[in-house]
Amino acid sequence: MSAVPEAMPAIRPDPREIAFYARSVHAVARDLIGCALSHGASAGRIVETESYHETEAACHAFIGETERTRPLLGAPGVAYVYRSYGIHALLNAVAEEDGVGAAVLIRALEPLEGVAAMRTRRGVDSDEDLCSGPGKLTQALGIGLELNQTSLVGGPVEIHPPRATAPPPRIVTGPRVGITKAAELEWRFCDADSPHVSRPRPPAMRTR
DNA sequence: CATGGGATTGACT
DNA sequence: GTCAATCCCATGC
Repeated sequence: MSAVPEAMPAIRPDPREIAFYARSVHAVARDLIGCALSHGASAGRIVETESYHETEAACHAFIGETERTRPLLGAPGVAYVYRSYGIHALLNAVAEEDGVGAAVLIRALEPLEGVAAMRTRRGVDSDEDLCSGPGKLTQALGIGLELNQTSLVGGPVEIHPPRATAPPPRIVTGPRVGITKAAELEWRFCDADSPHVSRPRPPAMRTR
């Protein structure tokens, strides 16, 4: 047995490395809370995510490999962007090893940088309406379908670790939003203290 | 080839 | 609370 140093700093996996994404999709979803997402000059702190896995019916990859789901089944650390309800672009981070269909849906951000540009692209003023939903945040950051399959490591959309001095977020979990299949799974992760999460707000969610 | 259904949002009753 | 917008994709005839 080796001695465990006292006051060893908590090691957080680094989202600037592919290895961050090549893990359990649920661990990735949880660890993304508090990280920063950037595109161009705009950036926001991730405050809400959901995990999806090919073994459950709410995941697009549940049906197997098609043209649409190919990115999901591919290498980790890649963006999966798809059109939802014919209107919105939704951003996911592909997770788990190559060949396993799994991804984390980014659902809400706290605006950090380039906020004026976000207001312009969204056409709203309130900071809490800028990125408090998966379709809102892609519009705010100017993320469209053309970024599907781009790398999240060194690509146009990047994810940065939390500041070392930032306290770890208090995370609550609950059922995923807006799905009809596998609705019993509590694979939604929120920063319990953020006013920037999407609706429904998570008072009924469990603290972990 | 026709059809139905969304990992949503914003406007409206 | 209800509901339409809007289009890609998967499925079925």
